[in-house]
Amino acid sequence: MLAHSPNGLMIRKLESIFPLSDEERQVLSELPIQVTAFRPDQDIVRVGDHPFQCCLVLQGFTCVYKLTAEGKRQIVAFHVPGDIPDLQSLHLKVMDNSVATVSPCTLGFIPHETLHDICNRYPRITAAFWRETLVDASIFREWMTGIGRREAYNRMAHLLCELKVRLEAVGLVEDGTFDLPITQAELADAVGASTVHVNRVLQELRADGLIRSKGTQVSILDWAGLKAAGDFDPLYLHRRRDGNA
Amino acid sequence: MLAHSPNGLMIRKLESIFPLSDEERQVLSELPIQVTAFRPDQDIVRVGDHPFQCCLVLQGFTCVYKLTAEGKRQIVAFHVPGDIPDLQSLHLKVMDNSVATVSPCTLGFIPHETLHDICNRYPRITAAFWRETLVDASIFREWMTGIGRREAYNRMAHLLCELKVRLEAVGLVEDGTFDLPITQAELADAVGASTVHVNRVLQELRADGLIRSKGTQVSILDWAGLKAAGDFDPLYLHRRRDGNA
DNA sequence: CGCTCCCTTGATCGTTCTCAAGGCCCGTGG
DNA sequence: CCACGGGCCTTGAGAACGATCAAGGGAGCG
Repeated sequence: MLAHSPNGLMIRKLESIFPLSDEERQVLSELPIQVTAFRPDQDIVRVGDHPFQCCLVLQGFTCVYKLTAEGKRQIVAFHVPGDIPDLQSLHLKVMDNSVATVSPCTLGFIPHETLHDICNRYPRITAAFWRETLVDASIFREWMTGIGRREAYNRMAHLLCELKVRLEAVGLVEDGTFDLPITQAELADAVGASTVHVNRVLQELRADGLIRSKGTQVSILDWAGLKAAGDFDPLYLHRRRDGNA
Repeated sequence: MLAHSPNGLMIRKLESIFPLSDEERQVLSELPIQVTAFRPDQDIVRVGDHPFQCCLVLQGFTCVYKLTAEGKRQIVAFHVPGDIPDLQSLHLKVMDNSVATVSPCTLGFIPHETLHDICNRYPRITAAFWRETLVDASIFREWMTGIGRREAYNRMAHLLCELKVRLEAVGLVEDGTFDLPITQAELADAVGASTVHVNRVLQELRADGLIRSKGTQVSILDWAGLKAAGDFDPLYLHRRRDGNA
């Protein structure tokens, strides 16, 4: 399996939540993917757009965000290599959110037509993509309960737990350490807090011995403690290895 | 079209977001649906369950909720007649949230097996159900940005706008008036606020001449004003009539 | 070497929570 | 018919989490 090719990455990610047959892997590995590099903070698609293709993250982090009338931003999701941030656009023709790069990114683009075609011929691939959008929705639910009912300290811990688990699925964590090229302002937009408060919360997490950070590298020092602080149960990520079918 | 039959209601709701052919309508109208009555505040499925069927709301309101370790509840969605609150369970075998009745309800149940069978034979019905789950996800995104970035007053206005539009799609609004059998405590769990604060916010909305309420009946007195207060743009509901494909 | 972006810190303000209690409506039972 | 009880709504007051405002410091880059 070409884990370093765009297709191999996508397959690896899909397989972390859905079992694929050899034939299905083969079909997916032959999908034409057009690769493009992006700088940080570039919009990929915007609210109101009618995309004709989906975007696969190959390197870097992207985010899905919405703006309020007052101009405040809420990041509703981060996406890491292997993810498809706008997979929904396959069936929702108008974007109700924007997608942007957070760090420098390499992105792959796949035309809707190609995806529709492959879905028509391989119902189980339809199911795999559908399932991927359902896991995204599950993450939305989890974030929402965090923002609505947990304090900022716990939300931040939760976010770090989630990113660690998701990055692990694509081999981007070593010894509890991973690269997190996300500014505190962006973390703030994600957890629904102010930049200042996020800064203080991160200091607390460090002071409590849960994490350490050096530049954009984050190390989890106390996984059990961080999970407890974040009230984190990976069930909602619906990974196959957690006993989810 | 039997708009009063369980199947007719489901079809009407689906058609508000997805165009169906005569044949597809026919197939859906023949789905066997087992109808059961529920009292208020009854769990229909719980976190950790492995459901073998999906639940269609026929009468009343249901909610999807999650609990934090501290026992706080976040309602992440309300569902009204025509909706399928646990459609996700078709592809996510373990429930990551619970579903409960809010008011007295009539619910219809459809085995997963039946749904999978129909999806295999009618790819466009697959697409319709997939799309329904995508619209649910879009609503999660919108709620999340509200909870994260809007104040309680605006969130409450937004929620009322959304319910009005969704109830309209199934013919449950007359002259801007609809039945809202949801307690203030439940509204609080949905907008991520305390019961006390929701009470005050509702008083403000009434004082501002935006709504009126009598018992469980809510009347929208100033639709434009309520939309403005809620920063409400129905785009995210992806109804066909809003120019969404 | 200076600019810009990001992180950090201090102080004040405010939305919202929590605690506590009183009132209303309505169904139940005597 | 009326007393009782239990939800649910309402109100008040104090506390807290977190926002906002303001400013300084560090690191990378041209």
